[in-house]
Amino acid sequence: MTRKLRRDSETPAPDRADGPSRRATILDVARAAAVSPATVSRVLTGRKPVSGELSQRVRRAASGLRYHPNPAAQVLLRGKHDTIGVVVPDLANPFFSEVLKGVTAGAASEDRQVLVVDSNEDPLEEHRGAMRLARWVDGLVLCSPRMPAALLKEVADTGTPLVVVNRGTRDPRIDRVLVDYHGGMRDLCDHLIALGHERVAYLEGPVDAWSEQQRQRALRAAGKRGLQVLGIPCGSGMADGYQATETALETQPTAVMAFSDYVALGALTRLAELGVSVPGEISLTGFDDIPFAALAGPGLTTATVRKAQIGDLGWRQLHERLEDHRKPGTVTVPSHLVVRGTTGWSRPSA
Amino acid sequence: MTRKLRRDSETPAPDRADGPSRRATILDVARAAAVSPATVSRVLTGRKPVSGELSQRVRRAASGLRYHPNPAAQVLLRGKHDTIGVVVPDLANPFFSEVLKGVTAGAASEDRQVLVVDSNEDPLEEHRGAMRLARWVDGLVLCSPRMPAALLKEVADTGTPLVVVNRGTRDPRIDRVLVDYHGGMRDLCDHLIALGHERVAYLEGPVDAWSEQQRQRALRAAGKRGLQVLGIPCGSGMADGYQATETALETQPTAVMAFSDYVALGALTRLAELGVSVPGEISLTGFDDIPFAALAGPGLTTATVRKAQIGDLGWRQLHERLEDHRKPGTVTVPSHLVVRGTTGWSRPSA
DNA sequence: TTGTATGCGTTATCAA
DNA sequence: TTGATAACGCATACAA
Repeated sequence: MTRKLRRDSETPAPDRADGPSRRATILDVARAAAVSPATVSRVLTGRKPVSGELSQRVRRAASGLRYHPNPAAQVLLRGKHDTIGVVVPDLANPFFSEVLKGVTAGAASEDRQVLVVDSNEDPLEEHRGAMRLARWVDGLVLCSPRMPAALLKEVADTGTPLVVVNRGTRDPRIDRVLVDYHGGMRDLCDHLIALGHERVAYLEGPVDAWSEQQRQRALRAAGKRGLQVLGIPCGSGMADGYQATETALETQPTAVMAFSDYVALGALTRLAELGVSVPGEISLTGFDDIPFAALAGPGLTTATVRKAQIGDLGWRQLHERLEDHRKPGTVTVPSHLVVRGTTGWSRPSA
Repeated sequence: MTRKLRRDSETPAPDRADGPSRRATILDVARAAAVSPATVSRVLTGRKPVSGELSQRVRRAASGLRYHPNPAAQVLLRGKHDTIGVVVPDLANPFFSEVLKGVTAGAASEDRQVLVVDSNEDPLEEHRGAMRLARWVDGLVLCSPRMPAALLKEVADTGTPLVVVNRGTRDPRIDRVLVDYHGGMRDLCDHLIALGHERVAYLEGPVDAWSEQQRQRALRAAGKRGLQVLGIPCGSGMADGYQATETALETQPTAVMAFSDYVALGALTRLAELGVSVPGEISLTGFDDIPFAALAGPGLTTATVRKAQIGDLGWRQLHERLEDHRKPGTVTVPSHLVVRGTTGWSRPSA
């Protein structure tokens, strides 16, 4: 026994008063235009030829019924989502929100949509979010993922094309967009060395972050050039920078280098509270050059990097991979030293 | 003549070498577990009773094949997307990225996903984005939408449940989350009045923004209390604040009030460049209390508002509406004066 | 408790 | 050029 289709119901309830009237389907349009659903589809997709006569009727009926195709049905049929996913550690961090802005701008320009997940700096949440998103999207951009390599592999194993931002990996299936943290940190260190600094405290970022490893690599290299660097466990938030600052001062440095501008701004707040003059007593550096770095009191010395470009490149790698089946590769974004007011000549207080 | 199903193909290509092996479907699992697809579905959804025996087999097969149900098929069948949409004017503006963070946090806590659109402050783009998203989501949160009422109505007409943040509307189908801009601006004005200010320039936000109208209402009221306010066309970006500042100074005010902190930080930059001392020669106020407001040089006097809470409330209204079919309503978020360093006694320079 | 069959809304294939 | 129909992958009503 065949169940009746709802639309074949004997009580059609024509134009029900105000109810949440069911969305029009292609069959409604077909009926209204007195053509077959296939013809409606052909008119609307515009791929196959249809006579002007019918085309008119269909268009009229479609707009009259406010018809728009059901994306879920299209996705099911075509296997394409027209959607990409982005996972970021913290949307409140201007670095990531600007990267995200870059991705969305690119995606929107090609009529793609963006699903976003904020992992709250939690590697497991990051992995869960990525795995869940993988079923909903054509491709995934993972920003500064902190998850272990094994979990990253698991994400890649879903078969969803993957772009990682600021994460090294040998997996040949994964595209990479990397910032030159090593070069940026080297320049910052040399800048401090030139100012006579010999002993600096470094507010460390998340240990799992690839970019953190790059920075530390540069710091070790600077050690050989005469800069003594003391690592202070910190984190990637403003609050982390705020809290780690006092510990950093206990090491009697003449300068504090922060993982990022976001962290540095937290540190700057604490330094002001403690009555430590910057750069009089202590110099301070950040990284990323977020828009507010320039405004902070003396203006933060940092390494600038084009954040929206990072997002745009992430989108482009994904797009080219999806459309042209290009092989994954790596693109590197440069960073440049920006000297502002938080760095000055070393004046050891001891 | 019936086309053969791909999975009934006579050349099954069992475990094809390395290719992008087709994702497992429920049928694959059913076959592997030697049960019917219905049973697989029952086990995985957990709604209907299944014997422990089969349940085991199914689970094993499913995880062995790394099976996850195809969301598109579920959406098509259930008519639910488990996804909501968020439209913001500018992701680079910390106010909006924090509101977005609030929404995503709420949505994630209930296993929903978030599609995000950045309209770049363009009302038409905003409308287009919302209309496109409407087909993909269960509900929509529009943050500070600037689109005309007619277009907003058009979005509501799609039938997609709608929450607007910081936008008034009489449409009874739309939920509202509103910040008390009027109260916040009143407090800021009174603060300036108490400091002896009589003539201030106001850097106006987007004319289409509801929140801008609320602010201007408060400014007019302050006019009756003796504060002369001169409107300076500006905008909602940092660059807008930067550029409008010089014009504002030409009106010889003793204080500048900005549409938002974001704008105020731009103004502060320009004031510093022009060598105008704050608050010595000019006092400055913002609105929102973004995290960087406290750090800017003297520390920005502003009205604070809980941004993540706004997002959370937006999510909750949507959620309750979707789950409990509650009627739309309005919730108002308070704002509180925060006096920092950018406001001081009026010292007319003229 | 389990299996069979059907439809969600769309597009592609085939026949006319 | 158009129309009928079969899939896409899943969850449910129904039969067993």
